[in-house]
Amino acid sequence: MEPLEKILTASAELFSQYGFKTITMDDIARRSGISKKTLYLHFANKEEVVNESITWYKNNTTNACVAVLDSAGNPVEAMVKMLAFFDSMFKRINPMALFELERYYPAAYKSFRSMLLEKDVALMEENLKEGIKKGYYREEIDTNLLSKLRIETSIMILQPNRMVTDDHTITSVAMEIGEHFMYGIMTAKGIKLYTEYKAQYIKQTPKI
DNA sequence: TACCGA
DNA sequence: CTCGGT
Repeated sequence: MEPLEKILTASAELFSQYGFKTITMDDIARRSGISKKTLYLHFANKEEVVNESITWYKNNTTNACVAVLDSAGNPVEAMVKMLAFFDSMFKRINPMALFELERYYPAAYKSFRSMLLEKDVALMEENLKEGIKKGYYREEIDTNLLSKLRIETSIMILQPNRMVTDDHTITSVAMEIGEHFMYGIMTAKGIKLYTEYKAQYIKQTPKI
């Protein structure tokens, strides 16, 4: 494994688990199995490690998303799989990490949030159109508007808001909103499929 | 690994 | 003392 790759995997793992402030350059060097000298050969400072680590994480996530979408046999299955995918992703991220990223590395935080924006609206609209064509979603829905709504709400819950509280985590709020969205667009035929896939892909955690 | 400076 | 940086 190349040193750069080692650094990025190690730092993304450490940052997501322990946050950005508590992890030191010594920690990253040690976990990467390289010297600090080599570390500074690839990065000028810690901020650069944070930024590159976020970019690397973003690319990995996008690739994983595309793989998930490709593996779905129909639009409803794709939607349920994506919900399960983001649920497991956010469960692996320490909430403090997002907080520290926003406070100490605002540029990287904005870049992380924009990950959800770029082509995801387009992918979402594609899913909605396909779902209407196959009779799973109501044909009256405005696909252009609702694809944007779906992405905007995903971003909303990452910012301070009235929904994510002590007894409602990001993942539980994301799940509830995702379900609310689905029931707003599906036909009876779609709901039948949705219920089957949900039981299959999403582990139910007890509600608080 | 040792060390400096904030 | 800790931690980014040399």
